[in-house]
Amino acid sequence: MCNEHFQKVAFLAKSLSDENRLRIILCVSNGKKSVSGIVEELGLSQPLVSHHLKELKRSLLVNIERNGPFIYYELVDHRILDVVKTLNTMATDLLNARKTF
Amino acid sequence: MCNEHFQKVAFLAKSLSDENRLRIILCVSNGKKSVSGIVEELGLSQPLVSHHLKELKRSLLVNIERNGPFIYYELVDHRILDVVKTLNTMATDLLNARKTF
DNA sequence: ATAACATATAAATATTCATTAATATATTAT
DNA sequence: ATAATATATTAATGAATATTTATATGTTAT
Repeated sequence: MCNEHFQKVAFLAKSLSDENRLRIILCVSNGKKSVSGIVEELGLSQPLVSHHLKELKRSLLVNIERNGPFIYYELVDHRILDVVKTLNTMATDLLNARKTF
Repeated sequence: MCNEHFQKVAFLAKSLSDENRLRIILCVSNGKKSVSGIVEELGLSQPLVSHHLKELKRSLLVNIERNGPFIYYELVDHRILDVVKTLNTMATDLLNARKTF
């Protein structure tokens, strides 16, 4: 793995390093969601959701589609869900192992 | 996935969100490495490596073992390498897809 | 054109984080 | 005990980031 790879992986990992962004990723993984839909579903402020969606767009993880006044976001690459799942089980295992010893 | 899960995943992902930390993770994935060994192998400053190792210890990703004046670090859970690999291929694919269209 | 609504952006703030330089702690050998 | 080496910690600094408040932009209907 060369420098370029490390940079790209770190950048993509940064997308997963915030709780609210994770929630948004999961939220847009079940088909297109409008911004207001995400706002309502997650109970976050609209500018905050917009900000995180911009970050996810920067990392190329979401697709954007306009329909009238609504803008729909959708998860592009569902492999990110496998990553989240693996990290989740890993975190649980690591914490359990620590408590055991 | 409940709140607790999001928090844990975000925390673990944060460990992967820095280039130098990724380099250190890869470095300690091939058996125990002393701090000075890592410093030499990666060309990073000693305090910087110590700091990142502390973070990796916080996230329970590394084991510590003392042997005389040396302290050895080793990757605990190699599933993290699968995650890095997936993120790497994903990043490459996403960038390629963007250039294509 | 105006009103109403959806989304984005800007400014401001607080917090986190990576890095460096300097110093402290701990271990080994003399 | 002292010197030398390995590692950790502290303080300082600058950059990045999450969040909020306020405002702007863009779209639709009247």
